[in-house]
Amino acid sequence: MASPADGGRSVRARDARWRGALAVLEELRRRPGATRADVAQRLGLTTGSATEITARLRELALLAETPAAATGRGRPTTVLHPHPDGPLVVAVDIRQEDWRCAVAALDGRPHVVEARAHADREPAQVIGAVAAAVRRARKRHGGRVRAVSAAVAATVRDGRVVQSAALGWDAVDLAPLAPHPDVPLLVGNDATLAGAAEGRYGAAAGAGTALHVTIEVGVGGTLVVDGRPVAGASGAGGEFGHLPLGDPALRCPCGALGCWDLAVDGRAVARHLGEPQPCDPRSYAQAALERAERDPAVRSALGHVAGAFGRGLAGLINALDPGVVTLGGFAEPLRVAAAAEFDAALRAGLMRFRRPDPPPVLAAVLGGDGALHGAAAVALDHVLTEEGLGAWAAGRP
Amino acid sequence: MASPADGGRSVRARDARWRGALAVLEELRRRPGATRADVAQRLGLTTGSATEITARLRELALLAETPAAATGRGRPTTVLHPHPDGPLVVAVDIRQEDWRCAVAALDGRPHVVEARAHADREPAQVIGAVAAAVRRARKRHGGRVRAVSAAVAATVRDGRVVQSAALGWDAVDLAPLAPHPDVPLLVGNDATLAGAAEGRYGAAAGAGTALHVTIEVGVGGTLVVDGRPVAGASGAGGEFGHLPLGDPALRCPCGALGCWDLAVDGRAVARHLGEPQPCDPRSYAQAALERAERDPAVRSALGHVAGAFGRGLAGLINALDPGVVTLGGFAEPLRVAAAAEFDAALRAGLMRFRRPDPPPVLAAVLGGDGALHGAAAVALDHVLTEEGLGAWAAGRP
DNA sequence: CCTATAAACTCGTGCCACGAGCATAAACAA
DNA sequence: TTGTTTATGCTCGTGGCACGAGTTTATAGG
Repeated sequence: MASPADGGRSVRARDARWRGALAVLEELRRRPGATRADVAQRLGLTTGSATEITARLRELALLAETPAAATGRGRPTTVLHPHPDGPLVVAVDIRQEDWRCAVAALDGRPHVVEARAHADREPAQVIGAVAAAVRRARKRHGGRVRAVSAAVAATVRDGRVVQSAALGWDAVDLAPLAPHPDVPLLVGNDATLAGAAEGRYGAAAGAGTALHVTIEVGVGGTLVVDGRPVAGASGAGGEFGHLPLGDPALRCPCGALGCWDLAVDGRAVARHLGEPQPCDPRSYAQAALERAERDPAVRSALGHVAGAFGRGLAGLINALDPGVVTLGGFAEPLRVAAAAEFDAALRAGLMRFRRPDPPPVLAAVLGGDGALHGAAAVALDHVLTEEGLGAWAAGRP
Repeated sequence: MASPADGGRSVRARDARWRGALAVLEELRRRPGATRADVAQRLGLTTGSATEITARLRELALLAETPAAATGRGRPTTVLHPHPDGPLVVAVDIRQEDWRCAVAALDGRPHVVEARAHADREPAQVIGAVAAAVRRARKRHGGRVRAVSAAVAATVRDGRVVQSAALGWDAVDLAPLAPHPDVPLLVGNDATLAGAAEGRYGAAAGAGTALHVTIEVGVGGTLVVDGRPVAGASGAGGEFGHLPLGDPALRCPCGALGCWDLAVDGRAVARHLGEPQPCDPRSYAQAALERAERDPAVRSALGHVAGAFGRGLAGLINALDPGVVTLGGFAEPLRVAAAAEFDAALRAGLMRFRRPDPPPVLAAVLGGDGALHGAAAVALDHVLTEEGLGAWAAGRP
């Protein structure tokens, strides 16, 4: 039966304990630099409750307050900050060319502490270097590090890399990134996490349902619902590039036929130009943008590719019904470079009823930092729960 | 500022009030017929809390208890039921041939109270007949009816039908279905709601992320995350049939080119057989299943169609990463009738790393009742919130 | 009939947020 | 300067909710 004294405390029992506190901390993430009065108003807290909650959070080293610049009459309020001794998360981003390691406090803004180009792209090498950086971060901050979150330019499943065209990896276990068995490790695809960041802080901030699509080597992205990426059962969601929207005769390195991937990145541009397949589709695509300014053949190839991208994107809009679409990586310059072809294909691919007011298609604004922001956000989602805060409080004197 | 006395009570303030109660009512939905002791154990409530919560819920006519069959020694417990005077939701399902109107209590199981074939498929006619049935249900139950939820065989957006191949409708406003301005009306696509029901009560019950795909006239379905359909910004999500996975030369009635819809339903079978496009693809497809037993040409056509379906489904699995896939409508008999072609195409379309353990593809188990169950579930999601229960409690003496 | 057992009931406690009143710190006006 | 206005923080009594320990109740088995 429900034995309340059996050590395992009731789940519901502790709920109330963190309700107000969590709401305040969420607000701190949403609007860093907000004042106490502001937060209280937004959450509908009385000044009494605000006093009590902030006092409790200060006591637990979760929150600090500094005098706010006076805005007018009345007693000056304070600005809420993450506590200087409060919990942290480590976010790392492993990209094609380099890796970065950042630390974020409860406001969720990652601060890069180390960044290095890959000396060698061997998995063991890279993982070893990043793991060392994570360990250094943890050494510096000790028990303040509550989670490690990794964004990887790879298809990720249940915390492992299963393949990566960008890095040339096959199956790679990322578990060594965890600096300690007690520190949870979260792993996600970089495009998925960048989408999460766009949906939370970036161009799609505030949208209930946003779709992020990016082209690097192939297509990635994610649907973001209420700030959380829809990552699927094993975390491998968002692999839109492996919908068979491309030429059914082409085999993708993933093993399937006709993947959209092959129709929209640098490989597609090369194919249209009759050039050999580039070993680095990203820089090839980048170069094609410049060549197009002088070479009409390249311009035409980009037009074809933009059309294939617009057509597929329209299908995704039909299927997923986002309120906003954000484009990252090569996707944004591509649609600018071949705007006519992209727009025509997008419009033609939309179901008729959507055409009068299609979702806005915006450029992602976080650029290369998106994945890092997303990784930090996902890690904080993990920390800012009843269990997470309970563990933090329990570990303090 | 946050004025606590301005009538509008703080949002957070009321939170605690319903926490335990909501947990119990959710459990009632999840496991109707569970005993009080069972529920308390599962939620980690002490017997004292259980006593208090059930008493409060009984007081509010939300819950009734009846003696449970004794299972062994000890004081007998009670079975929890929806209260006989408790809140209700009305769920309606408007299908191609007929409509049904059902009433569901807090356990979420709809009981059909009226069902009728369409006398005439004119929108005004159909909506009028269904609205009258809803009004009758509300007349019978008065203020107990807290929400009306409609499943429609149509593309739905922001509570309106925007098009329906099955019903032959264009834009149709469903607002007349609401029996009273105070009773909220929720509208959803039938395939989306059937998917929600499969994810909650059916073949995918318990799966965190499930994908439901159904073929009727075209392809519909939804991704279900934690029992809730991912319906998009305007509720029009799940239109997987309008991904351009089909023949790019074919124009879909939706206005786009190459829709998957045209490659997998009865229209595709007819095209492969060189027969004229059927006016009712559903019954045509049904008939084709029978013809295939004798006619190898039909069998071959079904094989082609099953291949197109398997290929597209593999793409959806790649993109959305469901833990389980459920098939409804024509999809399940199709994959049985052409299992070899379907399996081969599905397997070939999956990314290589998924092939060792692909998500199970199961037959939907709720059949024709799925949409009704889903509609009831969505309506209850609306009622079983702090606001919903608060409004119920406020409306009682 | 007595005992064991499981579950419901009772009641004192603690926690959290509310809400009203008081205190405080600035800006402004005389 | 000095009082007034205004916005805010602080104090403290109150109420709701769940906990937890102890008590009661209803059944099965000996």
